[in-house]
Amino acid sequence: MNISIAAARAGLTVKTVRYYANIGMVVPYQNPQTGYRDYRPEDIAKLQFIGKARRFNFSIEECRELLSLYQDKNRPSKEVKELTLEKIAEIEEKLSELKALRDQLQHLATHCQGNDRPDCPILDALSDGLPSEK
Amino acid sequence: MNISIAAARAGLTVKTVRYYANIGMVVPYQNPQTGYRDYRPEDIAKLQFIGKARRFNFSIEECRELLSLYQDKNRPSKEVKELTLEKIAEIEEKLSELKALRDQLQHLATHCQGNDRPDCPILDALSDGLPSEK
DNA sequence: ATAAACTCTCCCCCAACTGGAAAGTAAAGA
DNA sequence: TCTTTACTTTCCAGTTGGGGGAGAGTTTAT
Repeated sequence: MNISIAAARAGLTVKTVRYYANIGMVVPYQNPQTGYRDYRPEDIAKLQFIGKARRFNFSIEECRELLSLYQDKNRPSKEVKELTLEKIAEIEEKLSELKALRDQLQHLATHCQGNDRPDCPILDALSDGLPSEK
Repeated sequence: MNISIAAARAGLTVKTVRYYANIGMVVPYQNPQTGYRDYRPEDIAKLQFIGKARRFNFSIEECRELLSLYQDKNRPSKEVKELTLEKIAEIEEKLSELKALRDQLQHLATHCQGNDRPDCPILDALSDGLPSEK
């Protein structure tokens, strides 16, 4: 299968699929005459796998790890679960950071008139001493 | 003030402060003899302002915008509030994406034994057909 | 036969820095 | 004063995960 077909099957762009070949993640057979890559069903499966893992916020390196676990039919599920739990913890962390950020901004926005007058508590807050110094 | 003092005052790294000078965000006086940058109090104030805005997830370009509003003593607070509300909406969006992600991963992790056996619902989910095809 | 559609490699670009090399400058100690 | 250390400068490269586009070759359709 040509690269555009493979990309479409995996829900990725051609550029992305070529990139994955370059970094050694999914390296298909490449015709030495034409240079054209030829994706076989198992390559497509890997691409789909990676596409989904990426959508789950796994990094390229983590995808590589998951992929090797996926291909090792004797792997213990423990390792996969650990990776997943770490990823969840990471996301939780990001969530609470973003929530705090939103609340602070919300607080500022609530106290800003948002009219044509120049006084603005948002800019005041940004130009005041650092939050920890308040 | 030398760059390292300025950076420390603003809670930024020297590299970052130099970067901000290079992109024209905070350009201090630069001694033509030695090439050394000299940061004055108002430069420091700008650096602090930007540092805080960056911590509030504003991009460099948004910081530039906020900074020019900050320096314009006659600006209407409306513009600042609008920028802030946009940023809040952006953060909300990111929040719900991350929550959905976490819930899906949590669901997978819950159903994975996480033991020494090779069967793993997480990998199964990743290797199954795309979600939309289910 | 020729045009359209595809593919290849190669290089630069994005944000927002970070790291390091090589060279110049300043400050402190002996 | 000399030397060592600590700073500073510019410049180049790398990071993540690709995107855009040039120029050249290939395949397919007409």
